[in-house]
Amino acid sequence: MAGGALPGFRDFYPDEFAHRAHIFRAWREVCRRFAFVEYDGPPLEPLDLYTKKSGDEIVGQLYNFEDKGGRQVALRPEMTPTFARMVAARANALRKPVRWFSVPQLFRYERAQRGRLREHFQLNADIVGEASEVADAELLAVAVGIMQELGLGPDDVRARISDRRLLNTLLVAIEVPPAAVPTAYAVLDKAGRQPEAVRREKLREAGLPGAAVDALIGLGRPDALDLMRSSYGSIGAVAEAIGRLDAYLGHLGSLGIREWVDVDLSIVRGLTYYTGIVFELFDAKGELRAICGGGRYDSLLADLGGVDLPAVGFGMGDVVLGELLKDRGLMPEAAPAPEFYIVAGPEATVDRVLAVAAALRAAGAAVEYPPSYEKLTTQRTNSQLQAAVKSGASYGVVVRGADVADVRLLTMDRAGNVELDAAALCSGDPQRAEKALRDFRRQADQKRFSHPPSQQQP
RNA sequence: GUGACUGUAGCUCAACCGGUUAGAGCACCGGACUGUGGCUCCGGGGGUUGGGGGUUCAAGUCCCCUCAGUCACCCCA
Repeated sequence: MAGGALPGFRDFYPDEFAHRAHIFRAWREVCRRFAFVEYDGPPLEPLDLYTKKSGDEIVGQLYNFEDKGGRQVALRPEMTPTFARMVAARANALRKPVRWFSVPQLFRYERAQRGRLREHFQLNADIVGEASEVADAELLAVAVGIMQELGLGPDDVRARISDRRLLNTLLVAIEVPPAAVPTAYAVLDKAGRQPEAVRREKLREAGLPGAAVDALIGLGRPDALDLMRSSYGSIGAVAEAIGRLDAYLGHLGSLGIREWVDVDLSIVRGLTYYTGIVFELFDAKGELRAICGGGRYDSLLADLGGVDLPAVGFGMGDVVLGELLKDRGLMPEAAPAPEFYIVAGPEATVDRVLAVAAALRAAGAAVEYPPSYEKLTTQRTNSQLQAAVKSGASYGVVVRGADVADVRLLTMDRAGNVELDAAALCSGDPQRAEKALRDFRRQADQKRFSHPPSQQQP
């Protein structure tokens, strides 16, 4: 359609913004619980921040241009380089380990598909300065905690984990020729998505001996860890790596999330960058792209920012997560509605309606009324109440005659009427007014609990 | 970047073999129901049929191009 947002970009209408806010709230809430603190950086960065490490070929996937000062710049496609720069600049002064998170909007110039747009929001959470696998476990607990916070369980989402160091030692043990290692990883990454025969053929082409091909195919199987334990567990380096993975799994158990986790040695997560335990979160049905991916990158800060600190981190985008929540009916159905909708009764004046709104708002309530002189003075109470219903408000307030405090409360879900001390609310005394509102809400909650509404709210 | 499929109102969909002024439901706005409720009834705004070109007496319908979307590949920080 012409005139809409650019391809791969989104307009957030209020209902959709509510979805986004729902996800952001869960991200921030869980990060707070894990004592991560929020940071941010510029959405626009020098182009070479991204080309320096990855080379010029990634420019094709960047939103980049020359600014009016002749600088080559790019919209940030990822947060890690910015994060690395910020940590490096104050590395000596920061209390370690650093536990930071951010919710940047990221951009990539690529063809859009389901779950993959040109713009998205991505939670980035990182721990810097701690090499222990306890930190790896802590980080995965954040990602899983977010799933729980959003109402998802281990039947909805699976965490798959692997370890780059274990894989490296296994490839040596399997006797994969060094030149064929990239191919081996690429094939491993495709386990489950590509027929076994095709994968075998690719490995043979790369020059792997028959036994190595068999062993590598075995790595993609669900019970690969036990398989490798019995085949290569006697080799020192392998034993050490498996021991580390076992310790990690133990920590995950202590953190209460072991049931979410499957060991899956086919998780590769790119060919460079990661140096230790890696993980991905997927929907259990396998219908969507990865929800989240991360792992240990102990040498990246040295390469990028010049400080030698171990680090673990993950990224979790809002797009795939949002798809999953919608599929499971776990998204809020609509934008937030007001708590009160004020209606003018027959004898009410516009002044009184406004005064009641002001009093309720001063006490902290969200209040709507038709801001129309015409409607407040001539439209029937009946029609105004229809509008109140459509607003989604919890309560209708009918302002009546003589006194500003002469109001009648209506529960829009018909759970039963609740009295509001309107005199106190309109007394002008903030403490009395807030107490009146608190008492009202408490009564309303009780009423709703003991008399469930007969009909659902719209 | 490559390939396949799909584009009609905000949404879900109609419209015979190419044939009058492209319709309906939902949603939205207004009104009636003689001033306290989601019902019902009446009315209204909304479309260059994604865009452009072609064939034809006549195109939403057939052909070409283009744009957009969906899916797969590639890639995945």
